[in-house]
Amino acid sequence: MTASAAQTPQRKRAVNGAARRIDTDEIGLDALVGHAGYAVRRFQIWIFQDFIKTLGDVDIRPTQYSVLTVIGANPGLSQMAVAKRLGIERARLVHLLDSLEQRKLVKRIKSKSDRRSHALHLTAQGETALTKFKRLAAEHERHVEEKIGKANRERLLQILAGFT
Amino acid sequence: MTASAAQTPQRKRAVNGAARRIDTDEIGLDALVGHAGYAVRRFQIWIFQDFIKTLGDVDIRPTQYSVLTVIGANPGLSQMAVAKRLGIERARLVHLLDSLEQRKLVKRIKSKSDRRSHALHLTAQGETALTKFKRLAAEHERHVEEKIGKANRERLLQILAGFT
DNA sequence: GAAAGATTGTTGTTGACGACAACAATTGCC
DNA sequence: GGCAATTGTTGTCGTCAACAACAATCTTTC
Repeated sequence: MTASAAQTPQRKRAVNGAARRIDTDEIGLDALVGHAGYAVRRFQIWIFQDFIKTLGDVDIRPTQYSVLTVIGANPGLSQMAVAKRLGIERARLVHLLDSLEQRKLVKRIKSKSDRRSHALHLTAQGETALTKFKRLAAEHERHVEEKIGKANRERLLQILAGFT
Repeated sequence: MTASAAQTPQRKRAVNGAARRIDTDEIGLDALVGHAGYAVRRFQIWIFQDFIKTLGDVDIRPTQYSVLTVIGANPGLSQMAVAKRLGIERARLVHLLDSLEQRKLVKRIKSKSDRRSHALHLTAQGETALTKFKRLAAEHERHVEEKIGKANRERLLQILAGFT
């Protein structure tokens, strides 16, 4: 008796190379169903896809949105501060800001108090754009509500509040 | 008045390049706190990091674990079936299986009923290894419990059950 | 005040991953 | 028999996390 047979009732026997035709929904996930990480991962992929699609016209991805939002709410932050707050590598933020600055949504202003760092600001154009992005993001959020239910979404936010 | 100022009380004024020294926890996330996607993303990153660390000794990553688990519970599946069930690109599964087959955990057996496809099986070594992986994964799951609470983890699994 | 150490932004590399496109071999359909 | 669909494979592209190294600039220490 193999170890896995002991804890996993194998529903199919195919010791030869049979490869029965099988519906997707009759494939068991076994231990996976008890793992939060698996469900969370699948959900996160769904969310990002919907976000990207909903904000497709304005070509803004989740990470870009988070950067713009934080800068908008805290003008003058350094790149280091933004990176730390959002859990982004500062190396990665460089490229993100390059892109956003090219699109005239953000500007890096040389800090006078610390000449190593940049103070980050939205441009005027960036501020009006962000308002639109927020509107679209709210629409995306409604899609999430429709998907898992209003109450469940609230509970989810509450459960995961510690990770923000 | 700018549009964003209307809905976002800006706590700091730094129109010059000041770049005040600021604690991470006094940086506001603004609209981000209301977005499920942000919390879910941060949580998912935390989970994966813990999973990778907890299964670091055996060098198994979440995706590899999911593939092994599904094959273990459904021996004889084709690559297409596994890919579809787990939401993995079949192109990506090729590399995953190459790696797992090199490590003698999985074997591809040519199907006789459909000579295009492979029937996937765990090796004997793969089965005993998977038992160990499951033990470690369960340990990881306990870390999740400690992080968000036993009841919250249960509720989370329930809320996201539709995505598995 | 000079030397040593830390921080900030930048560049580059690596590897995991999702998405797509193209292809040969094979199967299923009409 | 011929044509469309499927399966595994190879390849490319872009996103992302994780590091490492570097120059410029603070900060600390002696």
